[in-house]
Amino acid sequence: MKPLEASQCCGPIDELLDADLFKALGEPTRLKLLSCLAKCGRPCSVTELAECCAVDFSVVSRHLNVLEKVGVLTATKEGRTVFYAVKYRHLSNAFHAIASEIESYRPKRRSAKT
Amino acid sequence: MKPLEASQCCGPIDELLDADLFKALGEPTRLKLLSCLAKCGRPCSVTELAECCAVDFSVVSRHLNVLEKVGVLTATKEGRTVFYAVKYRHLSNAFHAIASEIESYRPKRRSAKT
DNA sequence: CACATACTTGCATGCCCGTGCAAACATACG
DNA sequence: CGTATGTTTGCACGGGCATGCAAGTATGTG
Repeated sequence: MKPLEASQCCGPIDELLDADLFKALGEPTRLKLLSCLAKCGRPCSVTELAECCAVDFSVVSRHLNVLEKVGVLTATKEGRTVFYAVKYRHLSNAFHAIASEIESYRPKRRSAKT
Repeated sequence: MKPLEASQCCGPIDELLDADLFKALGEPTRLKLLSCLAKCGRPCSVTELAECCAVDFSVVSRHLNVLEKVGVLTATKEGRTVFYAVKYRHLSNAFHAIASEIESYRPKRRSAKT
């Protein structure tokens, strides 16, 4: 029996499922920061975003850096201020692609409800 | 200046961004298990899935349990064997919803490319 | 130059969690 | 029953990471 033989090799889904991205989003404080920034709809400074959550602003700075590293945010320095902004299109495209890819793997026939 | 006032309260995006889900997917071994199971296209046992990755099968058991807890997989016991299966629709719907929600927050005008 | 503002970085602490091994548990089979 | 198979659980270990504080860097202001 070789049930998983086809699963051993890589496929489109392996390219899309980025552990670092999920890990970055899997932290409540970071997720809150992303949520705040998304709802804000404009670039915000580290100090501004630090008001969103009850942690030291140095922690916020580190979190924002992590989110930027995984491609969720962009960082733009203006003078002594760093503005972070959500990469809306990149994010929505990524999640949409994941959704489509997963859907494509769903057995369409002779299968119990999944 | 009250730049984040509208961001302080909860919105649809806060309901969709589930830290536990992302945390569960943010672990390489778990992600691999999900990928294998998705590509397999049918329910698999713990022992089968343990062949996918180079960790002890007890670890696999725990990982699968985590993925089930967050609603990514279903567990069905048949005799002494437990079959795990991907909740395709639930997953694709979740990611699609996240993508749409993020897209909805994207400023449509007078904004630099995001 | 002195000082304030905005942010980053070094360091120490504590906690969470992934891991492997062994034992326990559950179920099927003679 | 006793044994084999499939899975879960208890336990201990180790590494990674979120956190806060303090010091350092960068930039603007007077």
